[in-house]
Amino acid sequence: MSSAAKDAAAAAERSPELTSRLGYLLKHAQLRLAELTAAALEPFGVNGRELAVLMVLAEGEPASQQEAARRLGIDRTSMVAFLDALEEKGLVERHPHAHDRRRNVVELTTAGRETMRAARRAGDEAERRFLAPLGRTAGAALKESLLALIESKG
Amino acid sequence: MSSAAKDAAAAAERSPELTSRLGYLLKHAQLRLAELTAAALEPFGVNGRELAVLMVLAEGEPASQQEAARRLGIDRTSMVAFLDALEEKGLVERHPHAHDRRRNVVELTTAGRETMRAARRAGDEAERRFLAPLGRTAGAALKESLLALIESKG
DNA sequence: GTTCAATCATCAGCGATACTGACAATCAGG
DNA sequence: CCTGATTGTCAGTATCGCTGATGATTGAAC
Repeated sequence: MSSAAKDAAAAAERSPELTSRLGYLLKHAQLRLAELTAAALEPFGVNGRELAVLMVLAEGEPASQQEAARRLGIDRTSMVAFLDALEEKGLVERHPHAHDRRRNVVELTTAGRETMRAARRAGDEAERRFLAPLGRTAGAALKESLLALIESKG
Repeated sequence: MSSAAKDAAAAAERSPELTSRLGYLLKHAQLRLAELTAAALEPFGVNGRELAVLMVLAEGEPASQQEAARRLGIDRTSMVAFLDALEEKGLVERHPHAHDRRRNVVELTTAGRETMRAARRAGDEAERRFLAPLGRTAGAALKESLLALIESKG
């Protein structure tokens, strides 16, 4: 992991042509943030993806696995593995749906709710630290711009 | 591929908690750009990574594969596969180093130079289209912010 | 000169990510 | 009932980028 130091040390010799390309910038910004986030979440025993699952589950009524996957923007088959892991950690529970036995209703356990809240605080803090060099305004502008890009057109 | 339409259709139902997190924004911005870039480069028979390799090689002849990898910020072992593919397409050539037979000097062929120029124009155009919704100023600000984030601290 | 650590390119293998396709169970409509 | 769609699951696949080992070569110490 901690390739942050190595990356930074090597970054000096990177081709400037390259570092001006948006693809490179997005990729490496994501990598750096992922490193920070991973370190911040490590004490809570969940990774960034699992935290996202917990957040989605906490957000509305208990949902089927498929609906949760839709809200997360991931595949239904990927959700299976996430829930397997989270269930094994005692953070979520699968219950059969009352009126549709095909479905699993997925709920956070008490431990799941607590872990979610704590991990989320840590994740937000990591994001804040990551954005700190930009200052408040530029940081917010960055997020707005990214959101606009994602939601534009089709 | 072309999951762009599907993504956009599904994006409406995404959790707002989620879409406000920087990790999500960076990841999906990168995905969308990658799709556009892949489509733009497809006529030239190279993908985004191969174009990046070509650009680094064009920038100055690296004295070894390892040096090229360093300038690209990738692993030396990954460079082997990239050069295998590019060599097979006739875009680069490996020559033994004059004074150190451990090294390969990697050169662009004429076809490689032409492909690089054309693919690069197409890639830049894709980036421009991707950034278009933001307008000139915000687009430039986005890139500056990302660069600042990547280069900050260690 | 010989020996030895370091460097280079290469290859096999692994781990993470995220998909497709197939499957059985279940539901809803006619 | 039948049929077609939906749900959760699993196996298989593809991509990406790494680690570790190997063999060739180099440079330097002795």
